[in-house]
Amino acid sequence: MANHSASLDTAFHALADPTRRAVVHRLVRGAAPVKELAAPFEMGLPAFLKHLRVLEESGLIATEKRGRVRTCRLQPGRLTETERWLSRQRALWDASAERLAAYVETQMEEDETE
Amino acid sequence: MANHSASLDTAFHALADPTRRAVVHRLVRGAAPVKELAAPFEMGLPAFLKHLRVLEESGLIATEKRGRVRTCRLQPGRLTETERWLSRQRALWDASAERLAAYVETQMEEDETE
DNA sequence: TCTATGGTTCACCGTATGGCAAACCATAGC
DNA sequence: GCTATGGTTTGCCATACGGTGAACCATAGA
Repeated sequence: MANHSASLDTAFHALADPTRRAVVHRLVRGAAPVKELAAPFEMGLPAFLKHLRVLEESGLIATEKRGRVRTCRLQPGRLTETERWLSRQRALWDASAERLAAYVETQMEEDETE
Repeated sequence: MANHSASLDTAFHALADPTRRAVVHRLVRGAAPVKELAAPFEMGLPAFLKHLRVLEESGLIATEKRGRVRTCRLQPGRLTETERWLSRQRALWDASAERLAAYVETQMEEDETE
């Protein structure tokens, strides 16, 4: 399992901030320019641009500048990559829990035959 | 959508570190004492304990001390909570992509009738 | 060409993070 | 009781993070 993965590092880090999660949540509905994305937040543009940079460097979003407006769009690959790591852990957990349940059952049967 | 969620903040933050992800990955196979968890890593115990603290405060793991050994076990709830946020985003993305596809198709039909 | 708009850069600040070494505490086992 | 073991606390350090204000750049539109 690739626990030591730079892309997971940056993706999880990017998602650890409510502002950035909100941006992702907005972008799943489609691309948007920086100003529109920044509108709902109290902070200044420089701070907001830093968040966008973090998202872009994590590969969660891609941006393109046409004229003077920069358009941001979601890059769903990274989202599914992190989702897959999580679901894999849960799958392992479930398998392990099943093993545990099976073991407990075995023990109970042995108790019966005592 | 709860983008502004302290538990998502701390969970994602906790998972943004390869050491902590490795600990989670180990704990899906079952509970383990601190020393065993720390063994694979180069860092000293104090540093490692900080990681455990982050994991515990995020709710991803729970720990209990019996005698002089502290046992750590996974708390799968938080894992599924973060997984659910991600899958929700992807679901919205898919829906939006489908809408886009439907729209494109509509446009093509309109082109045909021109 | 002038102006407003949308972004960008820069310098700075306080706090959080991730690591260390060293000293310390508490219990298991002889 | 002594010692080894497993864990904890404390103080320190360098770097990263999230924000600010001010100055700046480049293009769209009158």
